[in-house]
Amino acid sequence: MKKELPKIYDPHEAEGRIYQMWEEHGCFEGRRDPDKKPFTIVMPPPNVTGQLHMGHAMDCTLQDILIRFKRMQGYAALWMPGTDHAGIATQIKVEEELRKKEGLTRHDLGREKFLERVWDWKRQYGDRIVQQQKKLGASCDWSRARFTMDEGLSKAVRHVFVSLYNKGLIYKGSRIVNWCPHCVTALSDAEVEYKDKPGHLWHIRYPIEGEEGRYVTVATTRPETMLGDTGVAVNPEDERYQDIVGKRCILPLVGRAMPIVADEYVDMTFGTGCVKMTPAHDPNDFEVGLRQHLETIRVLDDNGRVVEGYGKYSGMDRYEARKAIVHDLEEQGYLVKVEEHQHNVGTCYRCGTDVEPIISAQWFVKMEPLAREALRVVRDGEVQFVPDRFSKIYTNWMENVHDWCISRQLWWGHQIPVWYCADCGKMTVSETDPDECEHCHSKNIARDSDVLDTWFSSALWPFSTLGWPEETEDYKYFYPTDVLVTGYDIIFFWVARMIFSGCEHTGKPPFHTVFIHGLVRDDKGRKMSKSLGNGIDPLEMADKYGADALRFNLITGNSPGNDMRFYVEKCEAMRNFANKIWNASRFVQMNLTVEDCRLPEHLELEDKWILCRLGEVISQVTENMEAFELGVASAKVYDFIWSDFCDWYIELTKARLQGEDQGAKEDAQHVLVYVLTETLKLLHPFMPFITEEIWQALPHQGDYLMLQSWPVADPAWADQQAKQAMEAVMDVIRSVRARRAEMNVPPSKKAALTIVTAAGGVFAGGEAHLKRLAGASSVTVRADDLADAAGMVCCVTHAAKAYLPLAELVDLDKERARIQKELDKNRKELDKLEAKLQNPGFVNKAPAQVVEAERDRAEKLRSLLAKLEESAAALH
RNA sequence: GGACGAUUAGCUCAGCUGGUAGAGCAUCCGCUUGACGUGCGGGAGGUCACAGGUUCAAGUCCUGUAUCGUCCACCA
Repeated sequence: MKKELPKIYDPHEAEGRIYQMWEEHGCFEGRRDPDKKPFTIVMPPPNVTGQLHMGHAMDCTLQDILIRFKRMQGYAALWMPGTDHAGIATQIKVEEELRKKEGLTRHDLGREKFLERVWDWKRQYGDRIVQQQKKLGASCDWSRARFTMDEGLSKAVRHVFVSLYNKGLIYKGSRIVNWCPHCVTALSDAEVEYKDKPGHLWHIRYPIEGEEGRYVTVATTRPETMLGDTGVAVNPEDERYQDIVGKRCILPLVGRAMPIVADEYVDMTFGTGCVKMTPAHDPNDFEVGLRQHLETIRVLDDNGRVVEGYGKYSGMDRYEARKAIVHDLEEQGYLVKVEEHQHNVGTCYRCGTDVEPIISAQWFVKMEPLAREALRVVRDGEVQFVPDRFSKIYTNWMENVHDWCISRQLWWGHQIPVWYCADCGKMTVSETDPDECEHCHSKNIARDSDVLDTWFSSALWPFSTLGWPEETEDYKYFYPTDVLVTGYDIIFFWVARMIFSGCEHTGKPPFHTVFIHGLVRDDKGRKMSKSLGNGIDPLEMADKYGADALRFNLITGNSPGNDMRFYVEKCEAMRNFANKIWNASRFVQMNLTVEDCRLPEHLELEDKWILCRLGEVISQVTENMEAFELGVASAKVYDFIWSDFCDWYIELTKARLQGEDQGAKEDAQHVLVYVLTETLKLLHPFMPFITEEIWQALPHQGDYLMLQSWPVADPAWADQQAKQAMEAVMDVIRSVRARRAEMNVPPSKKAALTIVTAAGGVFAGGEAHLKRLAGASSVTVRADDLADAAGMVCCVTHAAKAYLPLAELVDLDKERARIQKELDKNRKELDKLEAKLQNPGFVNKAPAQVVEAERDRAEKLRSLLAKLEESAAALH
């Protein structure tokens, strides 16, 4: 059983081996167990085309910590992984490759051939990100991995489409949509990113028909759209324009006569108070156009070029056309003025191209009825956001949500299950491919060529991955899932849509908790991005410092929902921590002669102390984990291991381990191994690899640390008296060390230590520790003070005075000054405390516990002061 | 125009339900102490952005101000 731990831990070698061991032995498998409670997390599916970046690494780590924690707590834990087909992103990549390698466009290949290429690509690279997640230690059930275009998931998509259609919640309509001329597809509102850009406001005058020399002046940020103007609007209350409402004006360059209408939409105070109306290329103008019965004339094609019929402008790109039109307007005297103008421009979230609002026939999901329930479940707490502030963001969005444009003019994705009949013109909407029109039974039908928004399938992810719409065993057992972990940047894209989809299709919210994290930024606080080239590769970090160190870096000292900056140096610090644990474990192991891991009958003071601390840490860490305070939890484990266990407890056991008493030796070993093992369990979710590696080399029962039970604090450990007694000894050690350091007395120079204290027994028991840790050659404990302390250095603590005979090193003046300084500091503290304790408000209103603690503290301070005064007096 | 977040040690950040200000890194002084120099011991360094308020008690709760940042919003 005993395997020697090598001198140096090599994460690179160990991690792959350990992961393989876990995987081969089915440790990740989510097993349905009627005796256990399920705990399910579905992974936000990364894009198949993707490479793991720091954001993924953080997301992945958080989920893995939660799932490992719950697994150890005895839940039937399932972490469901998978990948997303990522419509636009993937299609663009494959198209790029096609262009580069073969000089072809997707149209050259045709839909079918092109899709084959994408599938090839998916087969070739789809696994890449999965391998990367494995490197981080992700304990997903890979046997259940799903892809959004799997057969089952595609079925779910079609089922949902048809079901929503039949309920009247999906419809096709001609609306103004966000159009990306580069990706050549419609986008949903969520896919548009608004950016403040400098631009111009062009003031143009349109001649009024039949009134020579009279004009109406409009202002626009997009002059090229004037080609599609079909009217001019003013506010009905605007007295300046009362007389021209109902008249017509002539569109310059085009010569189109168009009505001047009155509509409340127009803000009288902005610009000239006259607005040109382009119903085909502006959402507001579209609405006005509907009300005022304006014509809708589309002047830009799908690629953002001016359509046929506009002379020299036809075929021009929209920006080219803008230039030409402005130039011509100016030349012909229609341009009144140009102003600098900062405005908000919508851009495509995929390619950054300015989005063009275009009227187009698209499919939409009617949101209002779905939003109602989605709002309710959050309002009623059936779904909770962590941190809670994100529920406001969610609610605000959901309350103002517009209908969701779900059709995309792409090839890669779930093709819309709608067939159009060439004979009767009606639609057939069907879960299975029909071979005739359901209305007239004509065979002359053609399928809608568009595909669905990628997020349409992602929205079903929590249940489609579990087999829905089939009532599978997995679905029945693991659904609804428990926690959804994701970044705040995709609350709208994904979280919101999963919530209303779950409510609508399964009757239940898909999870009860949404755990939101922030972004990982670079060391200057900038977003990591390809274009900036400031991304840090998580795999490189894992390679260099170990996945454990990377994981620990990503969560320690961060608070939920906040962005973090990534520092390579912090990885180093965390690697050092791993090294610390490794060496502590080596120490435990190399002193080990016992073969089991249990607590001994007899416990020394230091054992009681470390167990008391262990109990506290177990309780606190567990509480923090339950509350999603993972950063705090990991910091506590870190401190416990480094400070309590390594700096103190290990040192405290050395006296016994290196002594002659075999029984005492074994007792110490037992406590060491026990505490270390429990601590490894606490640390395991955060640093799964190194903890498993160490655990395997220690006496243990069971096969894998990752499947051990989560530690529970034994109430019997909560021995406050022992804890305080031990800390009194530690105080003396610290104090003596400080004095020695100040006087530059090296550890090698031992000195006889005399301790004056009322609590004699404790210190007598601590003799070996004092010798070892405080550099004492001998320890004498006595109750009465030294008659003559001349030439002695005195270290004062609450519980004791410790004398060191270091006369030759003492500078009396310095010594007096030091004691005086300490006296002043503590006196001030005590004065404050006493004032507090004399305040009836405090004594009467504060909880008894708090008052008691303060009295205690005052008492300690008084005792300290008394001792300090004695030492001061002794120096005269 | 709204909403939210941040403001704590030189730097980067923790600090849960109000009860003696913490960590990592950096810095200074010592140390080949038989797990670890990826280390050990000791130190220095904070009027918790500002102004009010609630409270016996405020980094923590409330109101406002300032600076920075993010998201949302159809003003041409």
